[in-house]
Amino acid sequence: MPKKVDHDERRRLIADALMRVAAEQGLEAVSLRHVATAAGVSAGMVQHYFRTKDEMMTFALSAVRERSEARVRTAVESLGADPPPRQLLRAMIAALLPLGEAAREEGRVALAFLAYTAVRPATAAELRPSTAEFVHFIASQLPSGESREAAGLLALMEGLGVYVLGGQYGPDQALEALDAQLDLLFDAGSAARRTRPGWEYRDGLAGESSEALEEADTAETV
Amino acid sequence: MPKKVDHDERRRLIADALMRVAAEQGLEAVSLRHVATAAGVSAGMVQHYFRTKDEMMTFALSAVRERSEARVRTAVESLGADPPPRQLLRAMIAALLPLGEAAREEGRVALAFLAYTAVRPATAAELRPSTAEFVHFIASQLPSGESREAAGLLALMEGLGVYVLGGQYGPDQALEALDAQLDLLFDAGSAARRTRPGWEYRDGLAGESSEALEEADTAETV
DNA sequence: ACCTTGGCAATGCAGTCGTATTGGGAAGGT
DNA sequence: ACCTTCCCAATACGACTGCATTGCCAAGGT
Repeated sequence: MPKKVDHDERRRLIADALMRVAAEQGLEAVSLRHVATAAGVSAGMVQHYFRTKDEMMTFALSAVRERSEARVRTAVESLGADPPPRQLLRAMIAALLPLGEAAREEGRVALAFLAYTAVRPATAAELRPSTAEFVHFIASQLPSGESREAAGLLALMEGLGVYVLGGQYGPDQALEALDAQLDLLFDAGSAARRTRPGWEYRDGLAGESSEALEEADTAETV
Repeated sequence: MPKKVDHDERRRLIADALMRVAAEQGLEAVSLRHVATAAGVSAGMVQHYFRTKDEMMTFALSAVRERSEARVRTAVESLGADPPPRQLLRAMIAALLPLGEAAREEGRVALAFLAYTAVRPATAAELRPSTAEFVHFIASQLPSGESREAAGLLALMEGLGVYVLGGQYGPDQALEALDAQLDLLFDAGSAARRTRPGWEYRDGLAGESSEALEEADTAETV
């Protein structure tokens, strides 16, 4: 064997560059040569590690998903053992929202891939089971245990992410909407708390945890 | 004046073809020549009505938005005067979900444009005020009147649309999640209804209105 | 010392892209 | 009848695309 090069490390390096290009200019701007220059390597090297562009795209797609999972995992681990369901869900969902700048970039890439897979049903089918698992898990954490509510919460997260990326919602608005939803799901019986005049929700967790998330995000970038 | 040709009609014809191409193969496959052949015209004619590709894209984007608004408008008009808020919101949101095949195609295009505008902040900024208006309107229809809940409902709709397009949720599941959310927003005080043992939600509106929407959708296609 | 093998750069190729340019034909105004 | 003005098709151009091919270099195995 001649040289020793970590194959997967190179592929991740290239996928990183791809995500940078996609985050700035969209997936349409992703070409072998663009990615190569963004990665600081030659176009031939990209071809060496990905025999076809499609192979590169598929790898990058899975890389995006792995990043999201890692993001959730670290968010959950920072909660300690056996966190209350509401805090757990909030942390997981907030970790998936594009709140910081780094998460925003990843979100743009994820959104691009969302449209990408929408016209490639075969690729989209692979992501399906993990969504179903997630819905099931969310349902297990809800007081009602209903998967309809879990599916709704997950959809709300996705929509918040989309709107934050589009600039329609600010990060704080997204967190407020999330907390309002968790209020509905966890305190539906006692409506008094939400309707008590003069009560302001933002005195609660929303503000401070927004900043905390921002910190975590930038820390990750460094 | 030589010939008489309805300028805007031609542009809509071309935009229609563009949407067909984008729905089947994504926005990346949208080129002047592809759109031209899909529209059954020459590439030169496309250039005649859109001096640049960007102009064509911008026009198509606004055409997509107009279709969505029209979809909502007809759905609302079919409700008669002064409908109950819950029915009104349900009809509007259901009209925006990609439940039928035609709406699905339009949804794919809308999703593609979502990713498209995500890397073109200037274009995205134009869509912002209408979203804010929509949130405000939704809030006015909610019992709580809270815009946080309205923003959440709108985000839930967007997320449901994305997941239906991706095949993660079926149309019926999306409607169930929507109705569950409306339950939360409109009946939060009386949790008894949702927790009464043996009660099955699907006996309600969800099933039959799914079919009704499908009919309306195919009817529009014809 | 030779030779195989993997890492990598460079080049070539056929095709497509967006756009500019050209030109002909058809329809009115004068 | 001429001429202007618009509709539209065709073509040319340079840039770029994904991919295949080629060749050099370095690092082990034998």
